Amino acid sequence: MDETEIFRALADPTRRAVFERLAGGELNATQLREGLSISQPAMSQHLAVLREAGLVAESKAGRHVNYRVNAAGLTPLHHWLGRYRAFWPERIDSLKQLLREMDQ
Amino acid sequence: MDETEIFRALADPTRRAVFERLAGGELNATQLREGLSISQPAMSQHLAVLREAGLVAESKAGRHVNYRVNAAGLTPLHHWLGRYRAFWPERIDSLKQLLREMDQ
DNA sequence: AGAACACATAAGTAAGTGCTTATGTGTTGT
DNA sequence: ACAACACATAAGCACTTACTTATGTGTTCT
Repeated sequence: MDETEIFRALADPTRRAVFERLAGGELNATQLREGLSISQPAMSQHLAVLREAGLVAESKAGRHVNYRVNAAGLTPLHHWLGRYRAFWPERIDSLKQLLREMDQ
Repeated sequence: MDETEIFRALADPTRRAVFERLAGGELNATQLREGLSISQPAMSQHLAVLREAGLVAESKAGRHVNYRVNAAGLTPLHHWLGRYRAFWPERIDSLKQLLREMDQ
């Protein structure tokens, strides 16, 4: 929930990859391991870090645990970045460009 | 320059505080220490991490070294966050709200 | 009931982090 | 030239991180 926890959670490439996959839709821990060469406990531990940072949410379904992106989780990060809008690249800060991006 | 380096650099509260101060204007290493109870080598090391992550830039002025926010430094972070626009809070994703915020 | 499964947790370990003190390098002022 | 200054770098240390193997808890299937 706190900025440090969020930055720390996202500082790990594996955890960012997990987050990325979850952004595509809900998946359980076993499905999240597919492709990645990572042990089951390691994945469980990464998911715990993401969960404690408020970036993902879980829901138990039988013997599976489905994980999904917590929509509100990126808010503190977004807010932090917003404080430095003065340093955003022009290309992005431009309203026209923003509208163009939003249309895609 | 790379996402991992940037998240890692910002995962430290002291480094975020330093970045915050630099956002207010150029300062040298000694000025940056004022207020913070942190040793000179510690500050020097923090600045090295921020510099290597591309978040700050330096310019030598005699025996002083002035540090400033590198305007392009937050671009990768901004870009990363942009990939998850679907999970931005409504309040922020709303164009009207964005325009209102930009006017302030 | 018992085996296979999905996941979490515990404990141990190698590597990384952030600090410290000590020292080095270049600059300024007298 | 010499002392004081501003900063970087080196080396050592406590703590944390990310992994491993081993084990525990609850669920499903036959």
